Amino acid sequence: MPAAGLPREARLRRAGDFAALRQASGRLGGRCFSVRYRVNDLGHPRLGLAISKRVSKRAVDRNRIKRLVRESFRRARLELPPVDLMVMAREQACGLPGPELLAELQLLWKKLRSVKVEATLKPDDPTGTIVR
RNA sequence: GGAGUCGGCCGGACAGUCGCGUCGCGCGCAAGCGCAUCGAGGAAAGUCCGGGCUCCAUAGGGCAAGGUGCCAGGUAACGCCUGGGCAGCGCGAGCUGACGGCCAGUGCAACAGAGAGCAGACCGCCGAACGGCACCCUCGGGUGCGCGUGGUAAGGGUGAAAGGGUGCGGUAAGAGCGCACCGCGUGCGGGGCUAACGCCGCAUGGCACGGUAAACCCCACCUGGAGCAAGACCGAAUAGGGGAACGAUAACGCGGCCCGCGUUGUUCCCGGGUAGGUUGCUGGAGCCUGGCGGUGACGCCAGGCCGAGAGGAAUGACUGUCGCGCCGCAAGGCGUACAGAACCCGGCUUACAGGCCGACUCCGCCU
RNA sequence: UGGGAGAUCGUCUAACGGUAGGACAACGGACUCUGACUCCGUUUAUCUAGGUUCGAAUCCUAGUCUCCCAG
Repeated sequence: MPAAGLPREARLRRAGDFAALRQASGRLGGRCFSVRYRVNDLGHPRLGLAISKRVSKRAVDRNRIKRLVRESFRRARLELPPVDLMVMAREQACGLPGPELLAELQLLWKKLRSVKVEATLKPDDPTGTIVR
């Protein structure tokens, strides 16, 4: 059984990576989250989180959201295209129970996959890589 | 049985699957893999105080600025804690209190009120003293009026606050004017942890010394500044700096020209330092148990233990069983607080479902 | 994470410890055939809870919220 682990390489860890995502990337929106994505050349997806204090003032709530997103990403990781992701939470995500948030994330991963398929068909798409 | 006060403690438990971080061991050139270990709190929070630690500054002392403020003790230190005093609240157990000094100085008190600071007389009360008017008379004076100069602060009234209280005497009316008691001030002695205090005793003073210092201020004591994004080490790419050697006597600029000076070349060396990395980073004023000293905070001694260390930031997700609370006849359903470490400690403050233990107080009933 | 400021009508702002004032806005009225302008009037506030004081927007303490700085 292939372990759906979440090693450190699957995380965004540089300020530069986040800045690049802010500069040139595609975006997707949900009710509680918005995602920015950008193709990388590592062969696997990487996750970054941005949960601001606007979402909730309490650190407990913010940590809970982060952990839920990580858990969902961990499970979906092997089926995702090789992109850098930044998941940002909205204020509405604060009060919702865990299963609902997980369901919405599932939906987002699904969308991401289909968008990525389109992008591979058109290499000149602006959401594509400009690494080189 | 009911109501309440104080102190201390817990704040879900167990099992399974997947996942994450740290430490250790083994394998591997390495990337990594495998096995094991540990992995949020009583407030981790607010950042309101106090320390450790690090860097910078610094002879000593004073000033300024800020803080603290009954007394004694505890402590590394504190604005914290303990004990005591005083004041207020409560039937009580107890609780609360920035609680030094307005006889060093300066200021403030709107409105009301006669008067608000070494006070004052509006309504009153009085008619003793001086004057006035009226009457009587034995011509010395007497009586009356309350008109003027006055006396007074009992009573009324204003105000947050009006210069001891009650009673008796006293008086024209009154007043510590005198006296008794109470209160207050001062001094001495005793008590009290050499204290705060004013508990006791004695002597003495007729008696304010009004309020406000979380008003300026005075007195006593304390404080150098920044903060782990402190600080230390390693250190690319690119750009730039310093030095040496070589080469050229070349080109350009300064200069009328030569010498000279500056820039341009190659090689080598050097330090500063950005991204980034490593470290600081968790064994400590530590925890548990027992003994001893102390009213207590706390201290001393002995034995045992190691209990998070991330870095775009781990401690999560799902499932089952059992607790606990609420709803329901039942099956069952719903809920299970406040809240998440970021250098580390000591406090304070604030948030918190529910529950446990101990000590004590008041009321009712029974024996 | 650390450091530092502030909070007054719906909005922008004043106020030695002594009745919280002004402008804009809102509402009502007057003027007008109607509207605008103008004039008159009315309503509305000291972030919260304690304390000091006779008296607190002001002084003190605690809390809540907002903003700024340090990468």
